[in-house]
Amino acid sequence: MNKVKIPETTITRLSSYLRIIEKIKEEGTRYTSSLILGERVGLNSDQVRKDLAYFGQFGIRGQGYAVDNLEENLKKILGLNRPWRVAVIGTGNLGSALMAYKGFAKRGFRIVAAFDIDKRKVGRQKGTLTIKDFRDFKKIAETVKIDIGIVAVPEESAIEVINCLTSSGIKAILNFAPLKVSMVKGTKCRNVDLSTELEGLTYFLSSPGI
Amino acid sequence: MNKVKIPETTITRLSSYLRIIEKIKEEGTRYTSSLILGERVGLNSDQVRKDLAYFGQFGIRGQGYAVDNLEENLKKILGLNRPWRVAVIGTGNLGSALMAYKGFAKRGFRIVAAFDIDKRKVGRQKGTLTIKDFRDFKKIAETVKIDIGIVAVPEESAIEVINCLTSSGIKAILNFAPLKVSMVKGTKCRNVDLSTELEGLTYFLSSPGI
DNA sequence: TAGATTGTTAATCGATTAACAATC
DNA sequence: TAGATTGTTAATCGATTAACAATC
Repeated sequence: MNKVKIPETTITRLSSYLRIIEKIKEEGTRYTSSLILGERVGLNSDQVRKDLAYFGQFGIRGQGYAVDNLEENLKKILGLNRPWRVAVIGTGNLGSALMAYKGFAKRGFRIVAAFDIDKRKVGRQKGTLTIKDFRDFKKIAETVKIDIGIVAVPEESAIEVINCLTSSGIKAILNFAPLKVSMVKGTKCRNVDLSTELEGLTYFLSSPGI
Repeated sequence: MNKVKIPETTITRLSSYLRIIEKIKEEGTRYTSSLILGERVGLNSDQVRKDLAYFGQFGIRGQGYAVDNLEENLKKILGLNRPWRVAVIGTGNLGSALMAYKGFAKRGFRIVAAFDIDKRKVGRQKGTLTIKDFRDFKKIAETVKIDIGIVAVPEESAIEVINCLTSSGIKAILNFAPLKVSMVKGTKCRNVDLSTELEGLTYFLSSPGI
């Protein structure tokens, strides 16, 4: 049905809209407009309306957008209306920073497992989790359900880790290792920007239809 | 003279070209072509030639590109032909991960100072550096020359830190805090993606002419 | 020379901006 | 009703791809 291709750029802007709409909600405002939204995101109102229109009609002519309603719809589009189970691979400084990052929990990403290849780290406690041996990843992933793998290992081990993840039936990979990853098989793989509150993450979590 | 506007997308691709040309050099190859380059970066050869042509004529018709020469030119364009002095602000897990990241040194980014706002951390040793109080940043920046500030603080303190940095005559800011920063004054400020080996960094280090 | 590959101009494609009828 | 703001179509802008003369 929806035969119009949605621009990649539109997808990446959706999470900005969500972030702002949540702020607007916190401020106690019930209705907003494409003009206000655009101002706060740094785009013009045409762009905002166009982007949203790709996914449906969320506004009321002459009135604007109901904050609650738009928030809900954006979350649904972005696949953030249900929790996701996340495994972090690599428990060095970067992995630790990501595990401590509050934005994940706030968005419904539950870190359910931590892995490392360094045998000296395996078995240690990391917050509430026990670090597991990455060599056992596939086996563990069969029992512990994991939707997303976050790669926070050095460049050297990144390819090996990513290959293992893609063959483990995981839904998405967030690669924070310093290398470019190309799309693999059916799995969408995207390099992620820590600094933009994980915009884009949501992209490859979204339904394959998008 | 160079009146043609260079696309933003071209700029971000330059560091990919450099990364690949360096690999090709390591492999011992002396000459390469837009076809090979494109293949390894994941673009077609037209794009590669077009991108490079914005900055000059680096190839020889019928022959291709001399690896050494192209490397040198790319480095010059990206501003990587001279060392940059970097200060890291925030010495938590993320800051530590960045300080340990070998890619910086490899590219000529020297971390010359580390700052924190947490008084309990100030004075402690971090590698070869003593953590300094961020409140003294401006004063310290007057004597210790700093080109680039890397922001690795939590969201709460990010704006304050960035404001301070922009008013300190720094050349560039790399923001790894989870928020979007808009351009400020003359300073170019860009959100940076850890996972792509700091593509883009080089962008706002490059001469203002670009 | 013939084959290869560049640099550059032209054609296509996609995304943004402008404009406006629909409608609250 | 009059003013406001949406959803959508048309116009513009910019970036990618195709094509090819120049030339090693």
